[in-house]
Amino acid sequence: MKREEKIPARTIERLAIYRRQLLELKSNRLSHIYSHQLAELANNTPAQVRRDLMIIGCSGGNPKQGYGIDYLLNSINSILDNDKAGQIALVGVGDLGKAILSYSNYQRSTPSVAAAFDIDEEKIGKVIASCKCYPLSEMKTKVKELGITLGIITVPSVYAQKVTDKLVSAGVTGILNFAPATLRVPNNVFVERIDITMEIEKVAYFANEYSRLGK
Amino acid sequence: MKREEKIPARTIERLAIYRRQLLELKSNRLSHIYSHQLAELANNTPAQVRRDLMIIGCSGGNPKQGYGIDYLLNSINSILDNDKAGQIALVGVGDLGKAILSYSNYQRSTPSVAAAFDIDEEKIGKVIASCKCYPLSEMKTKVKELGITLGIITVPSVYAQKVTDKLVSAGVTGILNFAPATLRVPNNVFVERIDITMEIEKVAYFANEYSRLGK
DNA sequence: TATATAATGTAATCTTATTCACATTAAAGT
DNA sequence: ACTTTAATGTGAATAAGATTACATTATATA
Repeated sequence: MKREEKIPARTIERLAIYRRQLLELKSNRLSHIYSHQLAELANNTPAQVRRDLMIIGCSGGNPKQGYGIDYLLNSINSILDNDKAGQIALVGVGDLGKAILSYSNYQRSTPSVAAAFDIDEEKIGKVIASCKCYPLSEMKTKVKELGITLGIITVPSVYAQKVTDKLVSAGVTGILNFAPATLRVPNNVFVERIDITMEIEKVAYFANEYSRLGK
Repeated sequence: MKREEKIPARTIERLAIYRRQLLELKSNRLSHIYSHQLAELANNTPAQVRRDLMIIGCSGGNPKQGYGIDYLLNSINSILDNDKAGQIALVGVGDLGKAILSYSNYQRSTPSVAAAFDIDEEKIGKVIASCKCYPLSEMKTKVKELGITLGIITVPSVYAQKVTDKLVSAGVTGILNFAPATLRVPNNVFVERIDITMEIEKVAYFANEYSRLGK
């Protein structure tokens, strides 16, 4: 693939969303789409869609039919699905962990969760959404064995750093962290944090703001 | 409260994070903190912390002791905890719903989830994390009765719009949506979307990018 | 009381992200 | 073949967000 110019984070996020929408359209046998339609589906503007496509070097649209859906999918895949993307390890098989297992492994999505880990004896050996649960002690070997490069942390905050260290020393280079904790990692490791409590507080704030000032 | 200048979204997010850290510090009997320490805890920079505090009109710091923790907490509370913040309705008591119930209702947090809703007969009447589950048909009455103004959607995407419409017509003005779907709402309603699949794809992309280019 | 020190508070700058605006263009209709 | 039409593709303008840089300042120490 072309050596791109460094794609903005926001664009990457939107590409993932466009892709899902496009796959759905494709399964409905549609072949073309306009920027304003995709914008509608992704809840943004036509100009934003066109700019994102421009950024990834996608200029196969035409004024009378829009963009070919297959063409867009190929372009987006070539950006998002990097060659040697590894599998995912999920640590912490509580309610949240189970939710992620059962809905990341049923959606069409590379990468997928290849192994789950927990300390609870009860859970070890169980299979949830076709993903087996191992004890933490086996992390290093399983990560190697299954070609895992990413981790999802769904353990209570107190354990989050310990789990992070284990993942990193096993060779993981990307982490999605659901624990409300700031993780220390070497700076070749990418961490994304999802803080649900914070999101709730944010919604509370802006819901109020909207009704005060009418958006 | 002071009529603020309109606070940037990113600042609101960080305030929620600062607050959690500060509460923890307070519970450890600390009384003061420097911007660089808070930055460390929140994984950002001292300048960012000071700017955020400036934005909310917080200038009670002093060069020799930093900021009083109680003072910061009061200031942040006065921004985030708006007077008449309502309670939350959670719709969809699957794994994800249960996860949110049990960890949003054990953390100290206004607002909290006051009612859960589901279509599954099995679940109706059950109490999860001290929150009772009702049928969708009772949404309107419960929302009024319990002073609910916010909704969390954890149903499969196909039902997300239907649930949204019900919430909105019951009077909800802020929604946190976990379904990978774009919701249509009147424009006095604030919607925040958390798209876990997208986040995974993002981590995959940037983990790769980091190891290619060393951050 | 004066001095040294290390943080604060903020204006100015730089960077990233979004929107505007319009010349260009591909097909459908005349 | 020509005209019309409604999107595309993109430079330029604007807005939003983060960082820099430094004058100011509260206390500890001499």
